[in-house]
Amino acid sequence: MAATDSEGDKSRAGAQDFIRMEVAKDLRSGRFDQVVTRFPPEPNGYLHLGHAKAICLDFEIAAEFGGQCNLRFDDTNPLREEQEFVEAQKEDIRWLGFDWGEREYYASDYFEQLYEWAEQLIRQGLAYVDDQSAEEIRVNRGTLTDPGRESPFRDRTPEENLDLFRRMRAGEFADGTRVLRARIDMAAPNINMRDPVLYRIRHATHQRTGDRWCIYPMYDWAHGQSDSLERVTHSLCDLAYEIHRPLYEWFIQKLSIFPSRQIEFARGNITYLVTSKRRLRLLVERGHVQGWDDPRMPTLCGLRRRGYTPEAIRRFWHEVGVAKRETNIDIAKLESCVRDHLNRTAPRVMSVLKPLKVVITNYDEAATEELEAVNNPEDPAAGTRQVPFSRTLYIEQDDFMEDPPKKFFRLAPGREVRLRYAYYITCQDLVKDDTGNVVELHCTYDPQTRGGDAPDGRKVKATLHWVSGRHALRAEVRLYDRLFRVPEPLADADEDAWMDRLNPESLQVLTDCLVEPGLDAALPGERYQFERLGYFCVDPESWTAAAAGRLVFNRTVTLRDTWARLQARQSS
RNA sequence: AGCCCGGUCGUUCAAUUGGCAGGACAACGGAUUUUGGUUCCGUUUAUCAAGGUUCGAAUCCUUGCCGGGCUGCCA
Repeated sequence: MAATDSEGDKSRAGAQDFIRMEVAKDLRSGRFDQVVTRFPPEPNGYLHLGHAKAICLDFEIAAEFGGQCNLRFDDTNPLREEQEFVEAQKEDIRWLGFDWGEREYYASDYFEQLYEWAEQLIRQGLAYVDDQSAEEIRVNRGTLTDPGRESPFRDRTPEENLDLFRRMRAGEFADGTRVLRARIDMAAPNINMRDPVLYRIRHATHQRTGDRWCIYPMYDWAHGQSDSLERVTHSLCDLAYEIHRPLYEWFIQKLSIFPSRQIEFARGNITYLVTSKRRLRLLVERGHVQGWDDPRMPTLCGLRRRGYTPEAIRRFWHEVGVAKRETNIDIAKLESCVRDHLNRTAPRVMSVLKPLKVVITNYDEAATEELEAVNNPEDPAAGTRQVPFSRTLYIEQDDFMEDPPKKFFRLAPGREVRLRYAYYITCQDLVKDDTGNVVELHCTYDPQTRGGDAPDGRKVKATLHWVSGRHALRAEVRLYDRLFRVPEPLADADEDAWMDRLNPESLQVLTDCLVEPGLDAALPGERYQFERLGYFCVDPESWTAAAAGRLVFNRTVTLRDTWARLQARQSS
């Protein structure tokens, strides 16, 4: 039912996180005889990497214990939620590799049952209608150090409460004039227990129940009871809800309903990223990114467009694990996971991002030949392909230096290198423009080295990727980098400072790239390794007018680059 | 301030629940390599502090220190 990535991951063999241990213990002790989990998104935004952690946990734990995971939309606030988000979220969860079967539920499906339970609480003297204003309720709730004050309406009789509550439902009262509150303890040190609000009046049309209701349940009242109704055994959630657990359990006890167990875990923050719906929305609204699916966004749709694979994301969270302490995971871990998966699966092609013209002076002007290239050295089954070679080629500008420093192994005047799958070439001459930039190289090739090996056994220190000028396809390549300049954009500053820490170079668009001709059939979403450069994914805008009819590639992640690291070390 | 939660290599998760502190990522060195990729080998680095219990403590107890969360009719 659900995808798992445990195979091949020997690192965590035998290791158990605290949640799995608790689940196993509950099964052993007989507290539960099966495992049911749920993923409960509110349909008011796009799912991101942080949600992916919860999704993986909920679905994988259920699968591991032979149970099931429900998808339940927490649609209790008609003012913020929209049906379009439901569809987007379902698509993202499916893409991640999980299947909830027929178990697609909505908190709004339980509104009637919730209402009946509320009446039950009222009859038990455990809930009351409060006529105080929102402001009065806030003031009377007390503070972190001072107990709250009881509402003057707290001791209404069950009969009076029932009457008022029914009239609330019937629409007799205006928004904000009354609420239903649980009657617990206004002096409780846990503020959540100071008579929490259960229902508020909202004359608003709900995306699923229409105008049937004008009172809507609050999170605490709807969520736990929905868990219970679905006989969810383990309700996994963010640490933020830890302080709500006493209330979660209070409802279960007072209502004598199925005792779901809430277990909290720490969210996983990732360096150079922000994952909060509110902040992501700001990035979109203020135009710092081009939309929710901008490849720089940590949303699942953004990552998908960037070229991340579901396997890599699942593997990432699996390797990171889960605990109760707040974490800040190095984004290098995420990048390592995509590289690992793409290394095994992505076909290799040659692409020149910043072309430098190379003329092979001793190669026949009219000739073209086909050379055999390996599609994926990690996967022999991927086979080979033919790549055209001719007198005029292009190589990467970065692969030539007129005056190379010590450890630079690539092409330079007088030096011989190999063109991948082709020939050894030697740089004989160079042409500069008026401003002194090298714009063209004149090289000779050694016909004996066809395919890339010299019969005399001589070695070269570098192998360069290249394309044939006559055959190559023009393409646009979008180079993405980290969205923020600093590892912790939210660290110790005022509330809005994070936006000043955006990386101005997180997107670099290259429109004069050249790719080998075999890519003329590439489809949006396909992922390739551009040899020696990185992993790239075909963007949906490919071939469209917006892209001048060209292919568009998004860079998912660079290859590990020890040369770049060397350079960085030397310059610092 | 009151309440709750948490502190293990640079990062993250472990340690058969009281028995040799280990893995992954990162970093560094080396080998292999027609990708300065991959792969392989190796190296460096950690139990917040002080007491206590114990033959033995990352684990249990006490105190302290540090970090995070909580005062929506949001979820």
